[in-house]
Amino acid sequence: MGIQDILEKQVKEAVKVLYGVDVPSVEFQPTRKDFEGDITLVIFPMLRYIKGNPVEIGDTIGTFLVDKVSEVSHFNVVKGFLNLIIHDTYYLNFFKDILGDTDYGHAQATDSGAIMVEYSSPNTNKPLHLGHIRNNLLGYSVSEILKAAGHKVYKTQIINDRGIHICKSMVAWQRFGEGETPQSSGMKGDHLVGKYYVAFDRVHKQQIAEMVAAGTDREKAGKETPILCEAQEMLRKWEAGDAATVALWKQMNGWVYDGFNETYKNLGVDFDSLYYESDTYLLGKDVVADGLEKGVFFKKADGSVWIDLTDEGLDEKIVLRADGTAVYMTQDIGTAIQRVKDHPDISGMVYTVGNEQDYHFKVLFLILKKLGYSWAEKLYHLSYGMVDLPSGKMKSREGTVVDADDLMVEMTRTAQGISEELGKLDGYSETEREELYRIIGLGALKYYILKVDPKKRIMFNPEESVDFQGNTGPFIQYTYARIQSILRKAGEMGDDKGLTGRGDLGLGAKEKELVKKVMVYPGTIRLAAENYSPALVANYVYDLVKEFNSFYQQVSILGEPNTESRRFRVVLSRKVGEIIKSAMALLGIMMPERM
RNA sequence: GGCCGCGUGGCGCAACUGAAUAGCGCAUCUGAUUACGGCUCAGAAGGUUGCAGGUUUGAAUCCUGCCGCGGUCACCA
Repeated sequence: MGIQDILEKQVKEAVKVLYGVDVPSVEFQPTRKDFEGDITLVIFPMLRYIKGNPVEIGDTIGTFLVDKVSEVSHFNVVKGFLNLIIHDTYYLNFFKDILGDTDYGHAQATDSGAIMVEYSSPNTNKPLHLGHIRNNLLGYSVSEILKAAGHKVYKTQIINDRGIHICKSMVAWQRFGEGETPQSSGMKGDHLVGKYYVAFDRVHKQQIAEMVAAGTDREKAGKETPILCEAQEMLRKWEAGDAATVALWKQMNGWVYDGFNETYKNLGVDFDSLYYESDTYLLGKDVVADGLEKGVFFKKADGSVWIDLTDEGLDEKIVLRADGTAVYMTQDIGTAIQRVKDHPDISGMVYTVGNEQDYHFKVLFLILKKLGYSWAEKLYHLSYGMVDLPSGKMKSREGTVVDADDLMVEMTRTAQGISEELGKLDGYSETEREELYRIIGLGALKYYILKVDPKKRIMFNPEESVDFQGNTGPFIQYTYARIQSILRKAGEMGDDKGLTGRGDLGLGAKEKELVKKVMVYPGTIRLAAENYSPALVANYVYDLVKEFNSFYQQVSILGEPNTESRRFRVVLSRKVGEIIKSAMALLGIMMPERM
């Protein structure tokens, strides 16, 4: 039971005994640095139930608490704030309790059902770019946070592997590829296919120009170029199951998947299961038929099926075309239901998709609710803002995208440059160094993106790239590495064995602040999970690290003459290091032993 | 135009979802360290939280109206 729970109970008791009323809730906050105290009871909300002067009420309750609650040492009242000072022994006991808990901060697994998290979900005709990186990092991190909060998680993605856009790459490769493969060209598969997608676009534009010059209307030309007709013909063949077309499609998609997998591996993300649009694009039609019968949907004169959401302040939305074919929404309805069929323990789903689809998901969730699925209440659109460049939006056609693979390499090289200046890597082999540069470079990138609230837009400047000082990944990694350095030395001194006594010594101011930060780690994870927000974890680690650096600067750890005191500081440092590593792992960021 | 999101020192971000004098980093200025890793620490300066009202004992936070930026209003995905 945390100190706040204890106090909440006691404050309610105090109010009942002293004033004869029940207060439904009690509000606490950490005491601000400018005042003495550990935790503060805010009196103001109680004035609703207790008439009187807040200062007097604070005094009365404070006296009661000191008397009744052994953890409370003394108090002071400032305006409507009752600042409570907690005994050092409470913190020391708490710290001893959690010291051996290697899983500290993680909640016990609950059986409240699994959550499926969808993220990444790329097209198979273009390599991944910076926008996907934000998506992947968010999806992966939220998955890890949900796990840490005690949920079972399935990570998945839907791969957009069919449609006219895929056929464009196929046509271009057939026409101009001359049998080029990733092996023959030495190109990553996704980049190779992307190259032909771009080639298609170029030829298409050229043909439009030719047709316009020959007198065709521009708009008409855009829809009827020979190469586009060829792609459309290929799509028809694909849908008809033409063997040669399907074989080519499989081959080229295979290249892309190999390329994607390499990127995912480098980025450090993974998936438990995959859904392919080629398998799911026909799903959902029967559900629509079903919903039509139930009266959730209605049919228009031309035979198309719609849902009327005007009562909800939204519009009418189509769910099935007049010719009976599925639209995007149809598929998403079907896919959601399919996922629950595949994983019957699912109780909720998270969709990591950019905020340009806010409306789509609002409608999707509403439809699933109206169809009566119990899990529809627990669907969440993890919506995030675009990543912009100084030059504006990323546009693949204008070649202004930041390629994911290139960016990771750049970040690694930047980290190398900085590391080499510092030169703390004696005895590291070439491969060890390379791995370290990756850890630092990717750590910088990931932290930079994840520390920002998901719904905000991010401006990414590739030139200035990412800072390595201040509130950054490498700053945290550096602190971690320094702790490890202390622990190595402490090990030689035999001081990392654990606590001996310490009970009588009390806690130094910096030690106490540090323990208090350690204390709120589990609550931070819970909050981050509730809000689907890695940023909360990032901010927490940063706070913890700053507190540690302040402690580190203020007191001597290994130089402390008193054995018990020294050991306590070593063990405290070790625990802080463990938490840094654990929390950063929730962001998908690794910690180096040295750097 | 309708709907959705965002607007916080020069720049980049926080603020436990309504509480104390709005925090932090970068940049600027000043200082600390014979010590465990100086990618550290302490301090200074910098704000009418886009504007105007309203609710409240109390508003960056909630409500209304403007202004600005972005997104979205496809039988595309």
